[in-house]
Order: sequence, then structure tokens, then C-alpha cells
Amino acid sequence: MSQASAKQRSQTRERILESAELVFADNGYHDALVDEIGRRTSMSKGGLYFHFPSKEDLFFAVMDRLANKLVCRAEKAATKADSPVAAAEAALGAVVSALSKQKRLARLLVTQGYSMGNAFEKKRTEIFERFASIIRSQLDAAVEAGEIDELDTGLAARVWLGAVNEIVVHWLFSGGPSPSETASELKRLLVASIGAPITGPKPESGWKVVLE
Amino acid sequence: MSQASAKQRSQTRERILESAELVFADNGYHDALVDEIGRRTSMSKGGLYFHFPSKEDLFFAVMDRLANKLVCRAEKAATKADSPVAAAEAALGAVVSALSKQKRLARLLVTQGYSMGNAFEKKRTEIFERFASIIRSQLDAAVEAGEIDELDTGLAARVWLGAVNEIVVHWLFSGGPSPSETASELKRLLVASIGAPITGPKPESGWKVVLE
DNA sequence: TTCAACAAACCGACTGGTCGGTCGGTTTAC
DNA sequence: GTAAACCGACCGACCAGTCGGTTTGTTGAA
Repeated sequence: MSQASAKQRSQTRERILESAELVFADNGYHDALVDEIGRRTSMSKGGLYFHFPSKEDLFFAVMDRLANKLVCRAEKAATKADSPVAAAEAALGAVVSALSKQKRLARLLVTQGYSMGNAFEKKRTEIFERFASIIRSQLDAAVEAGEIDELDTGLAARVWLGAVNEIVVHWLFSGGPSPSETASELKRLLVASIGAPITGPKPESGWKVVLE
Repeated sequence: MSQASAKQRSQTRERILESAELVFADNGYHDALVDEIGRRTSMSKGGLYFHFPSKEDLFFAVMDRLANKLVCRAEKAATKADSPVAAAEAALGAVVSALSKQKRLARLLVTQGYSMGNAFEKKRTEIFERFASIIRSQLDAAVEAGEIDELDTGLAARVWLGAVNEIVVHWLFSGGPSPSETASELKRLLVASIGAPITGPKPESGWKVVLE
């Protein structure tokens, strides 16, 4: 029993999480009905409550699951790059590309949580901090390597994330261009913000910027 | 009657808006109780509903009022600057400073609306677009004046706003530094993002940046 | 192989508390 | 006298969470 049912159990949880993701993304936390999640899972409300103690816990589980997936992608992308700045850029690009492909996921991560009320803030913070630390550690490495001048890398990381966040929101709610469409221009702006050379062919040592 | 009571009427509306602002900011849209707003206005629920047709309308009125105030500040700050980039920077600085001084206002503008559900997004978009267009028009002027290279000024404006948004959220929910504390460093990053010279004492013609 | 025993998984009608909004009535101001 | 402004008890829709009951699957003794 223990082996077989443990697998079954987690499969069921997964099924629930998938439905919940859809419903939360479409309606936001507050307007998402537990009954609706049940309907989409072909499971009664009682069944759901057997697997998750509350709507809130279910929501958090959904968010964690998504965040893990995205963080994984970002980290994988970062390791493939051949310089710290390129790694930070790649991590950002991975997130942007993932969000562009899934509006629903984007909605969920970027806004739908707030409708939970103040309890959500901790989770949102936690997730954003995970992304921020990926970027920040790459920027730290870039400073260490002399690729860029010293700067408040934590702040810079938040600037990058905030920028992406806003671009995504604008895409979702104003029919702006999809994040992936503006990704290269966006990267140019953000890379410039930390005073790094634009990643064209390859950053060369001893480069200069002269204005006027 | 018409003169005197019209004044009285708008005074009452103002009183309600002030209380509503507090309650919405503290609790978010959904958890804000109309009864509580009434209590703080020393007015019954029926009285409130004489002045505003619904909780939703009241909320929108609160948001509009705040946005107007902030937009005014930003525009005023912009006109005092002596170059387009400086104007954009000043507008941003004005917003940052206003938000830093009033956590409540910051919360309201930045997150508390989402709990209203999808109806909020339109209003949020509208308000952010107002700010974005102030920044963008200054950046356009900067391009026009040859102060900076051509770029997607709309995108840049959203990057700026997104950055501020994230810094504010981080301040509110993670006890990060207040936006005004990091304002100068933030400005440095954002000004760099558009490839403009750092505004130190004053931008000099013929200046240089040399790395390595 | 069969079946009793038991527990895990699931069902869905129901409850209890919550609020936005209403409405008949009262007060206030002109 | 009358209309605007205000009152506050009440209504009714809503929905997370509960709980007694049913089904399903596993186990191990006969």
C-alpha cells in the first residue's frame, strides 16, 4: 500500500495543483472558487480538502510549484553563459521567455496573488527574492571579475525584476507587446543600467564609452 | 441652496474619500469594510451610499484622487528641471519621495487594489500609463535634443516605473531601505539605462567614461 | 481463493458567518 | 413645505470549510 498509494497520492495532488493553477490564474485568489477547482479536477470539495487543509495552503502550493519551475529554468540558463553579466542576462531572458509563453502563469505570478490580501505578501516576497538572488549573485560575480564597476547589486537586481514585472503587466492588461518581443531592447537597457558593455559579439577588455 | 450645498456636498465627499483612503490602504479593497469607512467618517452606511453608488466607485474615486495629486507633483517637479533627462529624473524623484513619506499611499497605489479582482487592472493601467507618459515625453524630448541616443522611450519609461514599483514593494513588505534612501543610487542606474551621463554637479560637455 | 476488517480516499448537502447594498423612515436646511 | 442628506436594521447572496456517510483498495487470516 505505502509505495503504490504514495505515488497515487502525489499524482492526485498534482492533478489538483494543475486545476488550481488555472482557476487561480483566471480569477485571482479571492474570486477563485474551491468548488470550481473541484469541478475541473473532477473531484468533490471534500476530496480536495482531504489533500489540502485550506484554500490558502492550496494557493501557496501552486505558487511554490511555479516558482520552483521558473527558478530552475533561470538557473539552468545562467550556467550556460560564459560571463557573469551574460549569465544574469540569460537568467532574466529565461524568465521573460517562460512568462511570454504562458500568459496564465504570468498573471498568477505577477498579480493574482495580491487578491489574497496581506497574507500573500510574504510569499510574493519570498519568490521574488529567489529570483533577485540569482541575478544579484551573478552581478556580484561580475563586479568581482572586474566586468563592471562596483554598485549596489541587490538594488540593481530589484530594478531588473521590477522592469520585467512592469513589462509583463503592461503586456497582460494593455495589450502591449509580448515581453519576448521587447526582450532584446529590454536587456540592452538593463545591461546599460549596470554600466556594462552591450553584449554584442563579446565584451572586450579595455573598452571605452565616450559621449559628446 | 445650490451654491452652499454644492460646497458642503463636496466637502462631505472629501471627508469620505479621506477615510476610505485609510481603510483601503490598511486592508486592501476586499478586506476593507464599508461599515468601517462609515465609522471613520462618522456617517452611516446609508449616508455613504447617498454619495457613492458602490464600494467599487468609491475605491476608484480614491485612486483617482491620489493619482491626480501624484501626477501633479511629478509634473511640477519636471518643469523645474533644466534638461529633459533631468526633468524625467525629477519627476521620478518626486514620486519616490512622495511614496516614501506615506507608506499608506504607497501600499494603496502599488498593491492594495489587486484584491478587487480583474476590474482593478484597468484603473491600475490607466494610472501607471499617466506616469509613464510623463517620463516618456521627457525622454522623447531628450532624444530630440540629442541628449541621449534614440531608444524605445515607452519601454524605458516602463522600466523606470517598474523599478520604482519593485523598490517600493520591497520596502513595504521586506523592510528594505526606504525608496528615498536608495533614490540617488536608483537614479544612477536608471539614467545609465538610457545611456545618459550621470547627473553629478552638472553634466559637462565633452565628458568621458573610461572603464578598465 | 475468499472474505472480513480496516483505512484511505472521496462525496456533496449543509452550516455559519460575512458584508455589500437596500429602503422606509427621520432629521436638517432652505 | 419640501427635498436633500442621513440613519441603521435588515436582506439575501455568497462560499470556505465541515461532517456523516459511501466507495475503493489493501491486507492477512481462514
